[in-house]
Amino acid sequence: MINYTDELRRHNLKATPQRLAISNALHSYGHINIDTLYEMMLKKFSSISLATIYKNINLMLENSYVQEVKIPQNKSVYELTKSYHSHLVCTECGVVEDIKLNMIPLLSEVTTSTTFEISKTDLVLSGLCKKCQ
Amino acid sequence: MINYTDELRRHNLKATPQRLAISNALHSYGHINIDTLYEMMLKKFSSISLATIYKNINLMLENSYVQEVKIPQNKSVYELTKSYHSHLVCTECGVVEDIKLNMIPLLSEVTTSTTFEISKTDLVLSGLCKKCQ
DNA sequence: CTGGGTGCAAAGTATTTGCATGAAC
DNA sequence: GTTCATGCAAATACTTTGCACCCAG
Repeated sequence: MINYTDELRRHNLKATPQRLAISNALHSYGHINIDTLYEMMLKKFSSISLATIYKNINLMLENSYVQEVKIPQNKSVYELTKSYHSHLVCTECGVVEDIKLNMIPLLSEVTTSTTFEISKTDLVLSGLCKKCQ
Repeated sequence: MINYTDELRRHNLKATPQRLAISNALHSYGHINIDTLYEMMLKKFSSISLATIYKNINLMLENSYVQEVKIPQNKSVYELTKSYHSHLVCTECGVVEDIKLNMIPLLSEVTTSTTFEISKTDLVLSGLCKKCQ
Protein backbone atom coordinates (compact mmCIF):
# COMPACT_ATOMS: atom_id res chain seq x y z
CA MET A 1 0.00 0.00 0.00
CA ILE A 2 1.90 3.02 -1.24
CA ASN A 3 0.81 6.48 -0.14
CA TYR A 4 0.17 8.61 -3.17
CA THR A 5 -0.82 11.80 -1.39
CA ASP A 6 2.22 13.82 -2.41
CA GLU A 7 2.28 12.38 -5.89
CA LEU A 8 -1.33 13.47 -6.43
CA ARG A 9 -0.68 16.95 -5.08
CA ARG A 10 2.34 17.29 -7.31
CA HIS A 11 -0.12 16.91 -10.17
CA ASN A 12 -2.54 19.46 -8.71
CA LEU A 13 -4.98 16.85 -7.56
CA LYS A 14 -6.50 16.81 -4.08
CA ALA A 15 -5.70 13.61 -2.29
CA THR A 16 -9.13 12.14 -1.63
CA PRO A 17 -9.54 8.57 -0.39
CA GLN A 18 -11.02 7.59 -3.76
CA ARG A 19 -8.05 8.97 -5.65
CA LEU A 20 -5.60 7.28 -3.35
CA ALA A 21 -7.40 4.00 -3.94
CA ILE A 22 -7.42 4.52 -7.71
CA SER A 23 -3.71 5.19 -7.55
CA ASN A 24 -3.10 1.95 -5.70
CA ALA A 25 -5.27 -0.04 -8.07
CA LEU A 26 -3.36 1.37 -11.03
CA HIS A 27 -0.11 0.56 -9.30
CA SER A 28 -0.94 -3.01 -8.39
CA TYR A 29 -2.58 -3.89 -11.70
CA GLY A 30 -0.11 -2.03 -13.82
CA HIS A 31 -2.74 -1.62 -16.52
CA ILE A 32 -6.46 -1.60 -15.92
CA ASN A 33 -9.58 -0.71 -17.87
CA ILE A 34 -12.49 1.38 -16.58
CA ASP A 35 -14.78 -1.53 -15.78
CA THR A 36 -12.22 -3.49 -13.83
CA LEU A 37 -11.15 -0.36 -12.02
CA TYR A 38 -14.77 0.28 -11.06
CA GLU A 39 -15.13 -3.28 -9.73
CA MET A 40 -11.95 -2.90 -7.68
CA MET A 41 -13.11 0.40 -6.25
CA LEU A 42 -16.49 -1.05 -5.29
CA LYS A 43 -14.73 -3.43 -2.92
CA LYS A 44 -13.38 -0.47 -0.98
CA PHE A 45 -16.14 2.07 -1.51
CA SER A 46 -19.39 0.22 -1.85
CA SER A 47 -21.18 3.34 -3.01
CA ILE A 48 -18.59 4.82 -5.32
CA SER A 49 -20.10 6.04 -8.56
CA LEU A 50 -18.94 5.20 -12.07
CA ALA A 51 -19.15 8.94 -12.71
CA THR A 52 -16.51 9.47 -10.06
CA ILE A 53 -14.24 6.99 -11.80
CA TYR A 54 -14.68 8.74 -15.13
CA LYS A 55 -14.24 12.21 -13.71
CA ASN A 56 -11.09 11.19 -11.92
CA ILE A 57 -9.50 9.32 -14.77
CA ASN A 58 -10.21 12.23 -17.09
CA LEU A 59 -8.73 14.73 -14.67
CA MET A 60 -5.73 12.51 -14.07
CA LEU A 61 -5.19 12.26 -17.80
CA GLU A 62 -5.36 16.04 -18.21
CA ASN A 63 -2.83 16.45 -15.43
CA SER A 64 -0.55 13.75 -16.82
CA TYR A 65 -0.87 11.72 -13.67
CA VAL A 66 -2.02 8.72 -15.70
CA GLN A 67 -1.71 7.67 -19.34
CA GLU A 68 -4.18 5.94 -21.60
CA VAL A 69 -3.06 2.97 -23.67
CA LYS A 70 -5.32 2.19 -26.61
CA ILE A 71 -5.40 -1.55 -27.14
CA PRO A 72 -6.20 -2.96 -30.62
CA GLN A 73 -9.67 -4.56 -30.68
CA ASN A 74 -10.14 -3.87 -26.99
CA LYS A 75 -10.89 -1.30 -24.37
CA SER A 76 -8.29 1.22 -23.36
CA VAL A 77 -6.31 0.59 -20.23
CA TYR A 78 -4.79 3.16 -17.90
CA GLU A 79 -1.47 3.30 -16.10
CA LEU A 80 0.34 5.67 -13.77
CA THR A 81 2.66 7.90 -15.78
CA LYS A 82 6.14 6.41 -15.93
CA SER A 83 9.20 7.08 -18.02
CA TYR A 84 8.79 6.33 -21.70
CA HIS A 85 8.08 2.75 -22.74
CA SER A 86 6.14 0.67 -25.23
CA HIS A 87 3.54 -2.03 -24.63
CA LEU A 88 3.17 -5.72 -25.23
CA VAL A 89 -0.37 -7.10 -25.38
CA CYS A 90 -1.33 -10.75 -25.39
CA THR A 91 -4.13 -11.31 -27.90
CA GLU A 92 -5.17 -14.43 -26.01
CA CYS A 93 -5.33 -13.52 -22.33
CA GLY A 94 -5.20 -9.76 -22.66
CA VAL A 95 -2.28 -9.18 -20.32
CA VAL A 96 -0.40 -5.92 -20.92
CA GLU A 97 3.30 -5.50 -20.16
CA ASP A 98 5.70 -2.60 -20.41
CA ILE A 99 8.83 -2.87 -22.48
CA LYS A 100 11.66 -0.40 -22.91
CA LEU A 101 12.83 -0.14 -26.47
CA ASN A 102 15.29 2.17 -28.09
CA MET A 103 13.24 4.36 -30.41
CA ILE A 104 16.05 6.69 -31.45
CA PRO A 105 16.94 4.92 -34.71
CA LEU A 106 13.30 4.81 -35.72
CA LEU A 107 12.76 8.46 -34.91
CA SER A 108 15.77 9.55 -36.91
CA GLU A 109 14.41 7.50 -39.79
CA VAL A 110 11.22 9.55 -39.49
CA THR A 111 13.14 12.80 -39.50
CA THR A 112 14.82 12.01 -42.78
CA SER A 113 11.69 10.88 -44.57
CA THR A 114 9.06 13.40 -43.43
CA THR A 115 8.55 16.97 -42.34
CA PHE A 116 6.57 16.03 -39.26
CA GLU A 117 7.93 17.16 -35.91
CA ILE A 118 7.29 14.15 -33.67
CA SER A 119 6.53 14.72 -30.01
CA LYS A 120 5.00 11.43 -28.94
CA THR A 121 5.38 7.81 -29.86
CA ASP A 122 2.78 5.12 -29.18
CA LEU A 123 3.88 1.59 -29.90
CA VAL A 124 1.76 -1.44 -29.11
CA LEU A 125 3.05 -4.88 -29.97
CA SER A 126 0.42 -7.62 -30.06
CA GLY A 127 1.13 -11.30 -29.85
CA LEU A 128 1.16 -14.24 -27.49
CA CYS A 129 2.64 -14.19 -24.03
CA LYS A 130 4.69 -17.14 -22.79
CA LYS A 131 1.73 -18.84 -21.13
CA CYS A 132 -0.57 -18.54 -24.14
CA GLN A 133 1.82 -19.74 -26.83
CA MET B 1 -13.58 6.70 -59.08
CA ILE B 2 -12.03 3.26 -58.72
CA ASN B 3 -14.23 0.22 -59.08
CA TYR B 4 -13.90 -1.89 -55.96
CA THR B 5 -16.27 -4.70 -56.99
CA ASP B 6 -13.63 -7.39 -57.35
CA GLU B 7 -11.71 -6.21 -54.34
CA LEU B 8 -14.82 -6.51 -52.19
CA ARG B 9 -15.67 -9.97 -53.53
CA ARG B 10 -12.13 -11.11 -52.89
CA HIS B 11 -12.88 -10.39 -49.24
CA ASN B 12 -16.22 -12.22 -49.34
CA LEU B 13 -18.24 -9.07 -49.39
CA LYS B 14 -21.10 -8.50 -51.80
CA ALA B 15 -20.50 -5.43 -53.93
CA THR B 16 -23.42 -3.20 -53.01
CA PRO B 17 -23.55 0.45 -54.08
CA GLN B 18 -23.11 1.49 -50.45
CA ARG B 19 -19.99 -0.60 -50.05
CA LEU B 20 -18.53 0.65 -53.29
CA ALA B 21 -19.08 4.19 -52.08
CA ILE B 22 -17.53 3.45 -48.70
CA SER B 23 -14.52 1.99 -50.48
CA ASN B 24 -14.12 5.13 -52.53
CA ALA B 25 -14.48 7.39 -49.53
CA LEU B 26 -11.81 5.41 -47.70
CA HIS B 27 -9.61 5.59 -50.74
CA SER B 28 -9.93 9.29 -51.34
CA TYR B 29 -9.67 10.31 -47.70
CA GLY B 30 -6.98 7.82 -46.84
CA HIS B 31 -8.12 7.82 -43.22
CA ILE B 32 -11.60 8.65 -42.06
CA ASN B 33 -13.62 8.34 -38.87
CA ILE B 34 -17.17 7.03 -38.61
CA ASP B 35 -18.86 10.41 -38.41
CA THR B 36 -17.08 11.89 -41.40
CA LEU B 37 -17.69 8.72 -43.37
CA TYR B 38 -21.38 8.98 -42.55
CA GLU B 39 -21.50 12.59 -43.72
CA MET B 40 -19.75 11.66 -46.96
CA MET B 41 -22.15 8.81 -47.59
CA LEU B 42 -25.17 11.02 -46.97
CA LYS B 43 -24.18 13.09 -49.99
CA LYS B 44 -24.54 10.05 -52.20
CA PHE B 45 -27.30 8.15 -50.39
CA SER B 46 -29.51 10.67 -48.70
CA SER B 47 -31.23 7.96 -46.70
CA ILE B 48 -28.29 5.78 -45.75
CA SER B 49 -28.40 4.73 -42.14
CA LEU B 50 -25.63 5.06 -39.57
CA ALA B 51 -26.40 1.43 -38.74
CA THR B 52 -25.42 0.48 -42.27
CA ILE B 53 -22.11 2.26 -41.84
CA TYR B 54 -21.40 0.46 -38.60
CA LYS B 55 -22.44 -2.93 -39.93
CA ASN B 56 -20.30 -2.51 -42.99
CA ILE B 57 -17.21 -1.22 -41.25
CA ASN B 58 -17.44 -4.05 -38.74
CA LEU B 59 -17.80 -6.66 -41.46
CA MET B 60 -14.98 -5.11 -43.43
CA LEU B 61 -12.78 -5.24 -40.35
CA GLU B 62 -13.60 -8.90 -39.75
CA ASN B 63 -12.75 -9.69 -43.36
CA SER B 64 -9.56 -7.64 -43.26
CA TYR B 65 -10.79 -5.39 -46.01
CA VAL B 66 -10.18 -2.35 -43.81
CA GLN B 67 -8.06 -1.62 -40.75
CA GLU B 68 -8.77 0.46 -37.71
CA VAL B 69 -6.21 2.97 -36.49
CA LYS B 70 -6.63 4.07 -32.89
CA ILE B 71 -5.62 7.70 -32.57
CA PRO B 72 -4.42 9.05 -29.20
CA GLN B 73 -7.03 11.38 -27.65
CA ASN B 74 -9.26 11.01 -30.67
CA LYS B 75 -11.69 8.81 -32.52
CA SER B 76 -10.46 5.85 -34.48
CA VAL B 77 -10.02 6.23 -38.20
CA TYR B 78 -10.33 3.53 -40.85
CA GLU B 79 -8.32 2.80 -43.96
CA LEU B 80 -8.34 0.23 -46.75
CA THR B 81 -5.93 -2.59 -45.91
CA LYS B 82 -2.51 -1.92 -47.40
CA SER B 83 0.93 -3.38 -46.89
CA TYR B 84 2.40 -2.78 -43.45
CA HIS B 85 3.04 0.79 -42.41
CA SER B 86 2.95 3.12 -39.40
CA HIS B 87 1.05 6.35 -38.90
CA LEU B 88 1.82 10.00 -38.38
CA VAL B 89 -0.86 12.11 -36.70
CA CYS B 90 -0.88 15.87 -36.46
CA THR B 91 -2.01 16.89 -32.98
CA GLU B 92 -3.09 20.26 -34.34
CA CYS B 93 -5.10 19.62 -37.49
CA GLY B 94 -5.66 15.91 -37.06
CA VAL B 95 -4.33 14.84 -40.44
CA VAL B 96 -3.16 11.23 -40.60
CA GLU B 97 -0.41 10.04 -42.93
CA ASP B 98 1.13 6.68 -43.66
CA ILE B 99 4.84 6.13 -43.25
CA LYS B 100 6.91 3.07 -44.02
CA LEU B 101 9.50 2.37 -41.38
CA ASN B 102 11.83 -0.53 -40.92
CA MET B 103 10.64 -2.32 -37.80
CA ILE B 104 13.01 -5.25 -38.05
CA PRO B 105 15.66 -3.91 -35.65
CA LEU B 106 13.00 -3.06 -33.10
CA LEU B 107 11.36 -6.46 -33.37
CA SER B 108 14.62 -8.28 -32.90
CA GLU B 109 15.23 -6.15 -29.84
CA VAL B 110 11.88 -7.41 -28.54
CA THR B 111 12.83 -11.01 -29.23
CA THR B 112 15.95 -10.78 -27.13
CA SER B 113 14.30 -9.09 -24.18
CA THR B 114 10.97 -10.90 -23.86
CA THR B 115 9.25 -14.22 -24.38
CA PHE B 116 6.33 -12.70 -26.27
CA GLU B 117 5.73 -13.91 -29.78
CA ILE B 118 4.83 -10.74 -31.66
CA SER B 119 2.38 -10.93 -34.55
CA LYS B 120 1.28 -7.34 -34.97
CA THR B 121 2.83 -3.92 -34.55
CA ASP B 122 0.88 -0.71 -34.13
CA LEU B 123 2.92 2.44 -34.16
CA VAL B 124 1.41 5.91 -34.07
CA LEU B 125 3.68 8.94 -34.06
CA SER B 126 2.07 12.18 -32.95
CA GLY B 127 3.39 15.62 -33.63
CA LEU B 128 3.01 18.60 -35.89
CA CYS B 129 2.70 18.43 -39.63
CA LYS B 130 4.55 20.91 -41.82
CA LYS B 131 1.63 23.31 -42.04
CA CYS B 132 0.93 23.37 -38.31
CA GLN B 133 4.48 23.89 -37.06
C1' DC C 1 -34.83 -17.77 -56.57
C1' DT C 2 -31.90 -17.21 -52.23
C1' DG C 3 -28.87 -15.29 -49.11
C1' DG C 4 -27.45 -11.47 -47.54
C1' DG C 5 -27.81 -6.09 -47.29
C1' DT C 6 -30.46 -1.94 -46.24
C1' DG C 7 -33.03 1.46 -43.51
C1' DC C 8 -35.66 2.34 -39.69
C1' DA C 9 -36.78 2.22 -34.95
C1' DA C 10 -35.68 0.56 -30.67
C1' DA C 11 -32.54 -1.30 -27.44
C1' DG C 12 -28.17 -1.47 -25.32
C1' DT C 13 -23.79 0.35 -23.77
C1' DA C 14 -20.62 4.00 -22.67
C1' DT C 15 -19.65 8.50 -21.08
C1' DT C 16 -20.78 13.13 -19.44
C1' DT C 17 -23.33 16.61 -16.91
C1' DG C 18 -25.92 19.18 -13.15
C1' DC C 19 -26.66 19.59 -8.66
C1' DA C 20 -26.90 19.09 -3.57
C1' DT C 21 -24.01 17.54 -0.06
C1' DG C 22 -19.63 16.79 2.05
C1' DA C 23 -14.57 16.66 2.49
C1' DA C 24 -9.69 18.52 1.58
C1' DC C 25 -6.66 22.02 2.63
C1' DG D 1 -14.20 29.26 5.00
C1' DT D 2 -13.41 28.23 0.18
C1' DT D 3 -12.66 25.27 -3.32
C1' DC D 4 -13.24 21.27 -5.21
C1' DA D 5 -14.85 16.06 -5.04
C1' DT D 6 -18.47 12.81 -4.49
C1' DG D 7 -22.73 10.26 -5.54
C1' DC D 8 -26.90 10.22 -7.64
C1' DA D 9 -30.01 10.82 -11.41
C1' DA D 10 -30.62 12.40 -15.82
C1' DA D 11 -28.90 13.51 -20.18
C1' DT D 12 -26.11 12.65 -24.10
C1' DA D 13 -23.28 9.99 -27.17
C1' DC D 14 -22.05 5.83 -29.30
C1' DT D 15 -22.96 1.24 -31.13
C1' DT D 16 -25.74 -2.85 -31.86
C1' DT D 17 -29.94 -5.42 -32.79
C1' DG D 18 -34.47 -6.99 -34.87
C1' DC D 19 -37.24 -6.90 -38.52
C1' DA D 20 -39.64 -6.00 -42.98
C1' DC D 21 -38.35 -5.13 -47.46
C1' DC D 22 -35.15 -5.25 -51.29
C1' DC D 23 -31.13 -6.31 -54.22
C1' DA D 24 -26.73 -8.89 -55.73
C1' DG D 25 -25.30 -12.98 -57.59
